[in-house]
Amino acid sequence: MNEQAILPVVRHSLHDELVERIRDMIIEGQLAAGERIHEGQLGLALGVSRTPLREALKFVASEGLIDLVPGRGGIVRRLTPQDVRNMLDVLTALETLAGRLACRNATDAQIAAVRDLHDRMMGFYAERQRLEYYKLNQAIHTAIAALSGNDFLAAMHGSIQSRLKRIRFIGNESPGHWASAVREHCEMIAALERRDGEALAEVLTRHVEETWSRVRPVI
Amino acid sequence: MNEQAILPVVRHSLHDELVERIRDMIIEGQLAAGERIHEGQLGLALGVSRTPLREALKFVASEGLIDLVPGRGGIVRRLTPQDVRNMLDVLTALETLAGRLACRNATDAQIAAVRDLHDRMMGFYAERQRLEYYKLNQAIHTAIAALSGNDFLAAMHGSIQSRLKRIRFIGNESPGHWASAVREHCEMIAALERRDGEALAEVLTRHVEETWSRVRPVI
DNA sequence: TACAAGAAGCTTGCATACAGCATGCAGGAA
DNA sequence: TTCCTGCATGCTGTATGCAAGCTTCTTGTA
Repeated sequence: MNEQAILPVVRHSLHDELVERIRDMIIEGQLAAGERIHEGQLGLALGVSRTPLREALKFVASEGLIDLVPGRGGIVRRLTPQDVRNMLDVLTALETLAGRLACRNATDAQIAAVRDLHDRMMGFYAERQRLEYYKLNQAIHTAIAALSGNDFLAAMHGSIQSRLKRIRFIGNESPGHWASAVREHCEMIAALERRDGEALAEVLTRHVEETWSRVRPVI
Repeated sequence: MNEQAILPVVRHSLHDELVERIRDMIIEGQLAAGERIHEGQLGLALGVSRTPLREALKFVASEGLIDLVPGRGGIVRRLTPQDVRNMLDVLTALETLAGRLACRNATDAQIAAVRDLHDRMMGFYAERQRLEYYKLNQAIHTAIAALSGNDFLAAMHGSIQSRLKRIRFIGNESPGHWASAVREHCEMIAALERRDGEALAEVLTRHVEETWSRVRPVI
């Protein structure tokens, strides 16, 4: 038997599928902030019974996207400006740590991979393709978190990112904001390639503040 | 009607109760690391049916104490030394941020309350009452996180604390370790009262490293 | 007309039932 | 004797049913 050719069967559990779908529905606004989640209705729409749906809701609730009120079920959490500011402060702490660790631990090949993401992102910036730019932007931040070599840090970072995704997406993208964000990204990749952890941490901090000034008006 | 006197009725939902119980069972070692969780059995022991129990398990799984394997249910996660080291790195980042914010934002009364916790803890240290000491120790760290004024930060801090609780509790408490931990706590409260954020951050970092050297041998 | 009380409907929370898959054991073949 | 195959058992995953509580509408009263 050729061992090499065997791949384990992909077990797509209904649970993961539902969690993913619910998250997306919140991020995309199909489930609006403050809205009550109707289990029967949502289950019907997704084609599952209430039991697995409820289990998925508990899971998402634990991540903080949903509040569970006893006797009244799930309610999509509404993020106040203070909430977002709080999350950004934590995000800064995590990203600067990740940046410092990445400069210390990442291999040259890993850094080159981030450079590649960066270059492709710059291409989309040149063409003003906002959605593609946005996706690569997220991917770069996720990649830096992963380069830290600290899985737990990367997971927490990912969790905050996904909670802020909706805010980020609807954020006010003026050309001025966009240009400075791009400038910061250039500094970032340069600092990473120099393995200058302090410089990377500094620009990551500035970058989050830039995000704050961009999303603040729309919350 | 005196609005101030009105407190919402405590709704002890079965869900919260179960989540709490499962967490405790893991922390106290009744559910051992690596052990498979038998839903029927556990449900019987707790006096509930599988449905609410499963929902609680999903919730706890999202916090990272349990792994869910499709078709095989829940397994209590086993923390490797690397996992603990990773979590401590993140904990350091969060605690130093909290410390800096606390020095800036806390009221004198709030700081006095922490001083009170500290003094009581020192009393238990003098009497070598380890369990009481331990509880107040935890409470002080939780209080500093809360003093940051950043709810989200405090919640994340609490989540990491609870995941590490088991490790901390079984950690090797030699008299030498204990003495240096106490010394650090004295520096902590002094820095907080001086509102010296940098000093507080520095001692908090040292304190986590002290924890690491203490728990490292027992993981 | 406004407000309160009650009733009906609907929704959540939990229990139970059933189907599919994992696991362990026994029997047989190499 | 050892390893493999097939079956039995038991557990997980999902659906469904039922009771308790929340909502809302209606009706009666001030």
